[in-house]
Amino acid sequence: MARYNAKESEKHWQGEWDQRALFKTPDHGTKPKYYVLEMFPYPSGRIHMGHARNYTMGDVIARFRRAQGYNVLHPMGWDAFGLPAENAARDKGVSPRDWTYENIAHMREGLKMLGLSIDWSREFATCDSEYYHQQQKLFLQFYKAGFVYRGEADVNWDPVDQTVLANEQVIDGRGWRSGAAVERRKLSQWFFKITAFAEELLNALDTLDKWPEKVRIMQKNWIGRSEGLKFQFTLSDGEKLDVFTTRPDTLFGASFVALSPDHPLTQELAKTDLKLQDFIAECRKTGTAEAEIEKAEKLGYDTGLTAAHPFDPNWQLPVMVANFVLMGYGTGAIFGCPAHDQRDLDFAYKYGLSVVPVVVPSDADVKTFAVGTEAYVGPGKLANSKFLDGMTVEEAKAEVASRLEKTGVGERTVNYRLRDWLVSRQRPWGCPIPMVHCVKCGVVALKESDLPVLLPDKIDFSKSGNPLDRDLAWKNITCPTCGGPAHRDTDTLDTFADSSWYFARFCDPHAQDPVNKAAADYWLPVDQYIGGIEHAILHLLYARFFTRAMHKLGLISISEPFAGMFTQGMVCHETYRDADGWITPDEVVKEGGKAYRKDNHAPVEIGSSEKMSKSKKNVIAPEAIISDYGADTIRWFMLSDTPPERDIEWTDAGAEGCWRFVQRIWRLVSEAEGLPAPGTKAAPTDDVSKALRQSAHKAIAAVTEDLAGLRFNRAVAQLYMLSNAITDAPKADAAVRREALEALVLLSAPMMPHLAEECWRALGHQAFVAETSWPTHDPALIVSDFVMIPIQVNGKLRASIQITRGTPGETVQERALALEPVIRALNGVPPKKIVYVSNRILNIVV
RNA sequence: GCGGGCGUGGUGGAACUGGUAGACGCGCCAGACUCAAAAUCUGGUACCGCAAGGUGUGUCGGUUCGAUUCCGACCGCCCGCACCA
Repeated sequence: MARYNAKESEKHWQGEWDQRALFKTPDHGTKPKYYVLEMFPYPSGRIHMGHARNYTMGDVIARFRRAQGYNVLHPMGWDAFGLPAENAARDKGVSPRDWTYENIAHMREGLKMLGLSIDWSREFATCDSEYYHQQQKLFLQFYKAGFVYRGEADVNWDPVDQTVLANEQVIDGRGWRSGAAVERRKLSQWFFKITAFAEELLNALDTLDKWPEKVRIMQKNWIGRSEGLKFQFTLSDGEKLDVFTTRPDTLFGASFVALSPDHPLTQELAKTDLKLQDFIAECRKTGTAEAEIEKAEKLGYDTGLTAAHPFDPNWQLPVMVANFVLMGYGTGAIFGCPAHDQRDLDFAYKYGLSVVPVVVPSDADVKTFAVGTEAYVGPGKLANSKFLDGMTVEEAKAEVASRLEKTGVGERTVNYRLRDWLVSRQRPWGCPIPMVHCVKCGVVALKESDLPVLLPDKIDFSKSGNPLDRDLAWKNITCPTCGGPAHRDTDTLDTFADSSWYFARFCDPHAQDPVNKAAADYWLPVDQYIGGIEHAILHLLYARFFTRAMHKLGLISISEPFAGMFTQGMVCHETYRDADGWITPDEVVKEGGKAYRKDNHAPVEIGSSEKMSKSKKNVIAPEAIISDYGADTIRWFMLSDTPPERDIEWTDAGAEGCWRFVQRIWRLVSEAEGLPAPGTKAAPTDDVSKALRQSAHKAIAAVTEDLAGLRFNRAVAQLYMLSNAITDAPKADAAVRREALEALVLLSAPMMPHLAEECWRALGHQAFVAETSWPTHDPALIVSDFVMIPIQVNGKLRASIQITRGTPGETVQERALALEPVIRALNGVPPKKIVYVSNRILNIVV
């Protein structure tokens, strides 16, 4: 029989599926719905192994659920706005639009080669004017609902490129492209009010029981809720100063008040204080890199002001400016309690401030307890604190809070680490913000009927700065309110906005409104979402926020977009280098565990396995593997061995092994002789047949369970076992062999769909596997009549015996005690105790 | 520093709610087929030992008839956050 020709076969079946539109999904029906979605790709140009892994996993789930009788939505689109297109446009003189759509065409072809069961009729790109038109509508609705506001923001400003830089684009304080020293500027920008949803975004995490615990914890930390007290100090100049604390209990241990260098009061004082100006400049020198912050010395500046202690007007605390107080958290001002906060302690020692312990551990003596170089942050009893003395930390917190609340000086508050989402980007390749700035009326929203605000056909990258800002024909318009001169907002939305609602758009990608509610109500939430862990915080949090905002606007009925979430690991490969630097895998030959250059056989150093990346040159193109071995091989590799959440290492040997298995299944099916017609059922006539049938049904049960639990590597192992069982039983009844082979084909179909179709046809079926139901197992068949019982003496394995299931313990015990190795191990000592776990194990204790 | 995760053969990894550790794959070894090679098939493969047997899931201890699994301490690696008051 001829070898399986993957290339021909895959092309053939992809054509057949396409022609019959097998994966086109109706928006209704009697079947239960299942929405499986992989994070849509950025159209960088080519698909890479990470895509292959991600989309293979999603496709397995889609095909599996479809076979199980679900109406499956499995769409694909393109996260198509973003910086790489601008860079390509600038460097190669092409239009970002053309560049992007060409890349999409390439990548679509690449994805189709993988044989994904996608409903391509729903495809869209976020740079389609149809999509960003709807996004602009959403923006206006958010604006009207108060979810969008304009505020001042500190930004990284590149004075040469005349643009705002993301934090990642600032390298050693300089712009990544221009190399110019980046300035901090205050700009008026658009914000999404995500903090208004902080509480519900946090609380709802507990309901996401099909999300990885890790992702939920990361989001929880990111939102960063802390309960505390906000209260006022009265300063020596009569002004009031708000501070936030989570430790009001330590108020009697206060020895100073500290302001952030960015605090308005600091700024105010600096106007007349040159030294303070110098100090602020000094603070700003400290970089934002982790290592620097770690090492940064605590710096302080005494403003000369003092603050009255809230419980004792005569007790004046010095007001300092301190470099470790952040403007972005709380109120940007704190009271310092050195004994119970490490930062405050370091600061106090440096500036000679008092250190008074006010919380004493219960096993320490109140009179002698002192704080050394480490602040005491544990539990204990209050001391040196007048009316708080003797209370626990919790009691004291409550007491201070209620006293300050009573006098109107303070209030219990909840603080979040989460900041509002700044969405303005000074970039031309994004969704234009549909707002207008009028000389007379100020900021004005466009009317919905004025939409879409289309990007100009030609974007001029020849000069620095934002091209939209220079395109006067585009920029200048009349005010929608007064008809006077006005100009468009020349900023575009952060591309994270584009990916925050695309899953809802797939439900009806050409709806006249952002979301077709009926379709969305049918399909949402996404039942299984799959993507990289790198999106654990931002993308998932933004999408959750959008969903809640859309829900509040009545656009959709759900408030959480993704019922199930799965984060897959990266694809890695060995790295190679010689004296000249990194070398690509196809320039290398490996012999006996060592690597050499192909061209001159010079030795090459084999480095660690790293995530495939252009910089390390350890990239293998999926297309190359598909053309050598076929899509089913690469798919099988992606699912084998390594659990899906972990990083997988691509190896040539592994790929060859997968390819051999493809051939092996084909051989098993195509060389099977004397099989009865499809549909023939017959009871097994001998033990070999019975055992094979049992193997098949065990595999059905196990693979079904493993796929449902996304344990692809275990499902793969089950299929190897089933194929081994078939190989080992060539003499089994023909009807049983057919049953086992059919199980093998159907169970492997989600993972190797082309091969499965070819085998299914070879087994005499006319229907497509893609429209054939998932097999079910007979529970009675997977229970064996016999079990092996390990016999232990003192917990050590000495023998094992086969028993009939359900044999009484006494019988098992009797037989065990008669065994030669058991007698030897007991050495004549009578057993003290015998533990028998029915049908499981027997342990004899001496 | 805080939060989370993980340590199992040469290797990727299995082991359900504590019950024969190493399933399955890769690699390797031997054999068959072949003039030869590839492909394929058969057998073997944790470690020590000829064997009987002993040892073994990062280290040390605990609970248990029995621990990769539960508890405590430590060591190592990885990820996230980070002067968050």
